[in-house]
Amino acid sequence: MRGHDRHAYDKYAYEPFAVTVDLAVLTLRAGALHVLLVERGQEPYAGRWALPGGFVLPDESAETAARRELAEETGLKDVSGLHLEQLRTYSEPGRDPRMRVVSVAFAALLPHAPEPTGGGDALQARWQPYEDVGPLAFDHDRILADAHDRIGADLERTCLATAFCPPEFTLGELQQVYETVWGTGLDRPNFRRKVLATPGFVEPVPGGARLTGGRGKPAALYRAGPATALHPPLLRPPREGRSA
Amino acid sequence: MRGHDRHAYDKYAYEPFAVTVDLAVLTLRAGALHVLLVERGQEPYAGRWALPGGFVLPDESAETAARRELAEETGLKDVSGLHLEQLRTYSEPGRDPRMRVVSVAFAALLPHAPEPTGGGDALQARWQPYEDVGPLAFDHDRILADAHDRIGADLERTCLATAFCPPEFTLGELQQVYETVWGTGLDRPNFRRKVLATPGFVEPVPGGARLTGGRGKPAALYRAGPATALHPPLLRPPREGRSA
DNA sequence: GCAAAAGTGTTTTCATTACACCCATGT
DNA sequence: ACATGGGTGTAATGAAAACACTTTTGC
Repeated sequence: MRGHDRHAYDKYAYEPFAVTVDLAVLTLRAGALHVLLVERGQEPYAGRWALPGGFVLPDESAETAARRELAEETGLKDVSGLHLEQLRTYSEPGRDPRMRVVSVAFAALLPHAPEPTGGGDALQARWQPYEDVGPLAFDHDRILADAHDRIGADLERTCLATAFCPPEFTLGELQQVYETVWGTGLDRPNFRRKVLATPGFVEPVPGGARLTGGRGKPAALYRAGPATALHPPLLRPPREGRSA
Repeated sequence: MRGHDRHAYDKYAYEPFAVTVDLAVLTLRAGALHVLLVERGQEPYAGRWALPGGFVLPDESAETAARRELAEETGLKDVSGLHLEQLRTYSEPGRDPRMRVVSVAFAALLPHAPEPTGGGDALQARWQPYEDVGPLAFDHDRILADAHDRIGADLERTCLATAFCPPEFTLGELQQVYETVWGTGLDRPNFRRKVLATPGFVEPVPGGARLTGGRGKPAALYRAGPATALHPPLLRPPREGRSA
């Protein structure tokens, strides 16, 4: 067998690889970032919480498998419009103690958070505040951290933030997305100007105005616009100490 | 079999997946971006050019496999310091007409370009100017385009550019990296200031000065500094037409 | 001297910041 | 009335762009 050429390979010569997807499903609930977790029912890591995921079937791409799993775990009917982003692939030998598993990780962003169906094969499923996520099964802590990093970076230069919002939203809600994911406060007037100055980021809903939960002036409603990238980027305030 | 839980899975129940790595190996030669390609010797796509790559062995991570393949294809002795970046994973059924292949793609950046060894199993291997790359085998055109996009974006906010440079380099050489990958011209004075203003991006080599090829004033030499990220980013000039 | 490439300085332009302030609603 | 959140205005700061200019080398 020659290592380079895939067509000299005997596909049954080696122990097969299993290919799975793992999902970091993120949403905002009550102003805090939450993650969808499932409780494992079997060894290894029985009783531990883990990211939802499952096997890629023989006729599926990883993206298709991820979307299928997402629908199964959340119970959402239409999962086709949701933002799904491939993060990276985790392939260390020994990730799973019983066989060779290569996992393609995805991040999914949900606007509102339906309670997970819970049914299916996991013991239970639930939303957990990102801050409270304890040690997860396998290397899922790392996957989750990578997902958080990636989403935070994406907010700076893409229109991704609207994926956390319902179809119509206020600028205050959009700002909360940024503040929650980044863990920083932003100046409202400046945020507003920046967003409105980016063509195609949001577009106003003509008649719309929504009460923001009782108190305060009703806010104007916006929809996600056609743009996907932010130029120039919306940089998060430096935490102190520049570069690396 | 339940789709969710990987431990209910019979690893021999399905046709196995093969896991490979594909490498987009990029370098600068004579001021132009070049890609390492190999010519395929077997069907499918016999005689077509393709990205180098190969199977992930049972005890390897994808990263390890990529580094091994890189060493084999380039003939470099020490490949441990080179920048290798995981791009994404390509998993569409039908990528490879004969079996199910999931491929983890990497981009590799080389400072100088040794002629590829050519030996091994491919018919031949060579550096090809990025602009002249014709239709490649499999979905490698797309992988290569994704690699180029990613590297271009990385230059904006990481210190990656030094990975294209030898251990000691001039600011003119560093600027050429940006100009070549982005395909734009940059203002030298401004580029210089920006780089020097970013702490840890480059550090001067005390005694060094190199002739830039005969003509012109000898340039000061720099080394890559400890920083990995650029804050604030070094944005490429907008091509005309913003956002979208 | 001239071309070529490195390096310095300066002005203008633009984006971002940091505020102060007004508006509309519920209690 | 006043607390609460939405929305507007504006002056000050800082970074980036544009461009003129000096320096040092090979020919």
